[in-house]
Amino acid sequence: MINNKFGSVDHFLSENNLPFEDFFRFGLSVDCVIFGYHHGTLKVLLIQRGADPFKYQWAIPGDLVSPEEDLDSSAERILQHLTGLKDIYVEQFHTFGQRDRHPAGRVVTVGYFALVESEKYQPVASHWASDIGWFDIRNIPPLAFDHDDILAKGIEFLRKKVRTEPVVFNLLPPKFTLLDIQGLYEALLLEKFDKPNFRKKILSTGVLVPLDEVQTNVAHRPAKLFRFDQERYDTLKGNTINFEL
Amino acid sequence: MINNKFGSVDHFLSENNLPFEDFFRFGLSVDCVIFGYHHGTLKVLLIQRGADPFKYQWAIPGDLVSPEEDLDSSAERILQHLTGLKDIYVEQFHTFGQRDRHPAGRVVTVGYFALVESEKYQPVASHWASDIGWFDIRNIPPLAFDHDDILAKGIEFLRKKVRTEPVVFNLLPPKFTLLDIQGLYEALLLEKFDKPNFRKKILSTGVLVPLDEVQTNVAHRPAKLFRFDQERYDTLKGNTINFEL
DNA sequence: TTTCTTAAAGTAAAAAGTACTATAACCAAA
DNA sequence: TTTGGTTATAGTACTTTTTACTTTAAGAAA
Repeated sequence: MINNKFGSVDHFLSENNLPFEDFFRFGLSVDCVIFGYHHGTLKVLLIQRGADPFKYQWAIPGDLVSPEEDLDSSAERILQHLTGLKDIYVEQFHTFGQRDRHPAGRVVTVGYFALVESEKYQPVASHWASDIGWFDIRNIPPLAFDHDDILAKGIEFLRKKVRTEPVVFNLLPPKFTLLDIQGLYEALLLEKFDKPNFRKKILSTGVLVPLDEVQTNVAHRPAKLFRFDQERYDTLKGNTINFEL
Repeated sequence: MINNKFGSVDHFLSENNLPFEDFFRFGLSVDCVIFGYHHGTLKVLLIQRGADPFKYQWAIPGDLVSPEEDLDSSAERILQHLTGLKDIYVEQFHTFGQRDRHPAGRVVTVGYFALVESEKYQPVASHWASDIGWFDIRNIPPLAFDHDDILAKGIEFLRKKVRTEPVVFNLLPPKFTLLDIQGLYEALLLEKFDKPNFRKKILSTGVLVPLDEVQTNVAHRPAKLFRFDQERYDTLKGNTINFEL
């Protein structure tokens, strides 16, 4: 136990001879793995770095956390700044703190993932990134820093998440067909499903409501449109719905 | 983009007028939610603080991360120091970064959880904590800082984890009965299971091997002992075993 | 030997999952 | 207007899994 200008903080590191101030020299950043779904492929939003280190290399968008902001607020700020969208689905998934992960010093980064309805948003390069774009998750270029690890963990996390919670609907427009959902599941889990059985399963969860609308401008029988019923899900939550396929 | 003694780091906070150094004044800590299973109840290891703030209040054991160590190493160090045990099951689950969570300044904490075979270990109070002990998860005292949140999230995480991965065996001795596992599941998930069906389900996962041994010193027919087969699990991993009950 | 507790196997009905087939709706080109 | 191609959607037969029980028997202790 040490008492000084930082107040008193437990730690049993007092044994080693680092000055106490050195324990308060961490940099903290937030990186956001942003997912979007486009015509049957699941994509991630990446930026191309405009300066060293890793100049011109692709990276997961992120920023330093300000000493004055909460961690979650920081993630929201980055997303807002990057996409201009509000009320995006965001969730923290893992923190990366390898000693040597950042050449500029000791920077620990907290990984968040976000799900955006990509129709709503076309990315534009801005002053802090030379380029920006969507990449198919099956074809990602080498990334800066330890961002390969971060991305891999983010995808892994989403794949697990999808089994127990209805998060996929955040990637779709408010009205969608059953085949849209199936395509999204197939793009994410990289496997094919039987159509009749898929629709039975997904309808049996009871959280989809059919609308009195069908597709338009299609060269075949138009599919019925559905929407996700959040309230229905909240009431059913107790009896663990299984979204596993 | 800013270049200075910290090297160059992306950030679009340059708009506000905080000196850049202020972005490198975070403290980082690790808190470990340590689970143990004792005679039908699931317990958590807590320490009683020996000094202000929150003097004499119970808390989740943790420590500041040294500038020279990796995040994961820090968690291992704390566990080693606290329990004297090596090769404990440890995993990161969430990072807590509310601006005002620590009165001593801006300290962000990374939550880890650990599973220990509690037979092996009886806690002893040491110089840095006035007391230490196991608490039933159904009866936890008010905790220091935001540790109530951390504990709640840790328990939640374990409950989810248990559905898809065979982590419970880390809480049991190497040889155990089927009823031991059932008791553990019941203590964790707070529900009762039908015995014959439970054993069918747990055996159907194929990762338990029966031993040629039975219980001793029991006042009834002794149960057969089993062990968890890690290798078998690794080979079956591909075909997602379901540990859901 | 009897009694008590618990392990462990069995069983029958219901539910869920799987792999299909069949039908009907719709568009577009002939 | 007809016809062919495509896709939504319903249905069906079969297998497997789950669920809620009952039964049997193995040990320990009185």
